[in-house]
Amino acid sequence: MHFESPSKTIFYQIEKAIKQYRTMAQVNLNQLGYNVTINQILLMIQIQQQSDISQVELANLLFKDVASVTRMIELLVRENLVQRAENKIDRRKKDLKITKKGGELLNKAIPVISKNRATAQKNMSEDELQTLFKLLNKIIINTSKK
Amino acid sequence: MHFESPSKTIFYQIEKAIKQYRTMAQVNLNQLGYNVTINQILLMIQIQQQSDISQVELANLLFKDVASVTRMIELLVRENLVQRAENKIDRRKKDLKITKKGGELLNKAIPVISKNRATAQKNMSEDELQTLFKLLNKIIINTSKK
DNA sequence: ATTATTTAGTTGATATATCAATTATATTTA
DNA sequence: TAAATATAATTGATATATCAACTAAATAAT
Repeated sequence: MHFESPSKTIFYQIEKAIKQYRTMAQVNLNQLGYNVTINQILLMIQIQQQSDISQVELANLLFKDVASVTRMIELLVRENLVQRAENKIDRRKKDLKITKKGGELLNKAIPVISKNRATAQKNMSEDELQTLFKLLNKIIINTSKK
Repeated sequence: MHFESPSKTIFYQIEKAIKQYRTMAQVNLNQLGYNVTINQILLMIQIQQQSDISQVELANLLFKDVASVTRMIELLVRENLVQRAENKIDRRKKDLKITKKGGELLNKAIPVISKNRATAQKNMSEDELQTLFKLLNKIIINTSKK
């Protein structure tokens, strides 16, 4: 059976695209001078958008392990960007809340992320974006566990 | 300025596709019973294909930091899958070689990887693959540092 | 030829990824 | 209701990611 060198496959191309996007996004974020990662910002955005979200749901949304989420939140709490408290109704759960400082950071970071997206999508039509979305979806369907 | 929720963007879709592919690939690889990661296999494949490759080149190829490569190779050496020796001509460099045990592992792992790729690309035509490749390339170009 | 700069690789510190085990609580089942 | 099971989150162990500092050797500049 023929074996294509990894660097010539579509998966390599996907990795390269997302890797470069992440790097570019991080570089631009760093210019805010906040010492925060893109992933931390994305985590905070989810908390802000849905204040009653659980850490399990956060992990699924961000394609991370719950253990990673626990530790990421720990850091954000330590830096006073997120507040964590016990949920009164289900005491296994934690209530997460963006602090004032966290909110100010998000206000600055979100425009940067918007700009990053625009940069990465430059010269791509709506049609092309939709095609890309659909083709990636095929891979997602093909690789989803049944 | 309008801000799209992260999970609705093309970048989220890319992350999801590659993440699921990696997970599926790792699960299938694990069935060989070897306790080795996809990334380790990809690293070994590069070494096998180009025996005089440097660790810097490996890092670039695999989108990793040279420090990560150093430690990955350390592990592979510890498990007797890769051999590392000083390069006689340029003594800063290391000569990397797949061991007999490593070769046997690759012989088993490569068909698995081929199968993973086929699974992930199921129902995708050559045209579609090419389109996907080109669209991703736009992002790669847009996000490459000048 | 000596000095300065660049390059290849390693190491340290800290954060994140992954898996397994554990704790505490909630829910389901007998 | 008591016991069994499931769920949310944490913790431990180990590997990997990232950045900075460092060592050793090669190459370029003076």
